[in-house]
Amino acid sequence: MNPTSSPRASGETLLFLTDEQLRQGIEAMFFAYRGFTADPDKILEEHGYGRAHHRAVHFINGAPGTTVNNLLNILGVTKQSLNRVLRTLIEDGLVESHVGQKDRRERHLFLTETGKDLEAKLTVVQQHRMRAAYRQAGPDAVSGFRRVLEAMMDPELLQAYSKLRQD
Amino acid sequence: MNPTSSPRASGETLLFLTDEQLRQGIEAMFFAYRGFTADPDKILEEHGYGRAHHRAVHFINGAPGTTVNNLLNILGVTKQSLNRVLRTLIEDGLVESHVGQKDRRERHLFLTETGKDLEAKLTVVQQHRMRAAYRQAGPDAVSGFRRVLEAMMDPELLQAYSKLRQD
DNA sequence: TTGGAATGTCAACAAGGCTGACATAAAATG
DNA sequence: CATTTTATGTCAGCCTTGTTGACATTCCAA
Repeated sequence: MNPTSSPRASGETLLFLTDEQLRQGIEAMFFAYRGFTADPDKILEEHGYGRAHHRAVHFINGAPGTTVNNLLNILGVTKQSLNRVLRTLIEDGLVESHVGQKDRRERHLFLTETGKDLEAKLTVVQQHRMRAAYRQAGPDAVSGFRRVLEAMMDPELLQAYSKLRQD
Repeated sequence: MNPTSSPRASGETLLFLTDEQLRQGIEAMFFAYRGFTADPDKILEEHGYGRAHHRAVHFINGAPGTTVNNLLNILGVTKQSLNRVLRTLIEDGLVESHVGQKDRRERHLFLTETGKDLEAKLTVVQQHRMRAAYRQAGPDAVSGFRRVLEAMMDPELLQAYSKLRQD
């Protein structure tokens, strides 16, 4: 049942994967993603926010001053959908929107101190779970995990992801 | 930047993971999950269905005759939410619901041939992407990927997942 | 300078979560 | 055996967050 316990041993170029093993991988992704979002969701609920707010706050934190257009490209939603979320975050004083100086059509987004506080709380619990998972899976598992995830991304998403990493 | 290029080499019991490395793992999960669902979503859209329909069809396929109650425990949604999805699938002739013979309160769920056809189409594209990702990441990566995912699940979800695997 | 493209906002709608109310059937209790 | 309690599933209505359409503002290029 181990994906590498195949006719060809680990380290070979070819993998022998049954449909059943792939099906298990699919279900593992589903269940793991649920666990991955469970802890932040609890905190968000206390504040009356949803996962959409988390995503916005997360990426604004990682790229302060980014524009609405940049953000919606990364998040993969429409600007109208993002706008509703941003409006509530701005009203609640977690995000500030500044008119661009070079191009006054653009709005540059920043987290306020309150916004940074929430972002930190959300990140802490998610990092905690990921650290625990890494520790439980062992050091050898971590790089494999990351390599598979990156290979599973759409090319344009991988590009966005890599860009975020190098900044 | 490699998560295992830490003061302690691979194979040790302790991991040295910076907050930044964990943050990258979080974003990798986000982008990878998007890629993971992208292909089925296209097919579903052609049929006027959403991800909720995919989940239902997937798990009914894996456990034919399962009850509504079983299904909503696995999916982690309310019965009311699941019911709406099931109703459309039944109306469209993809799922059949049979009153239980032992306990007539229960409804046992089965895929029709049409339902099996759609499930197969969805699974094929998702298996295709996962196979490609495994191949690209290499054989050593696969078991690590799976171990981290399983460690990231909530315990009760891990139990549900393991139960599905052994059946 | 003027027409088109880019950016962001407002309005209205759809999918899929949620709670509440309820019908039916089984089980427990008197 | 009758009646209350519990379990399962369905119907109705609400909220979040996705969608498209219409539009104001600003920039840029013809």
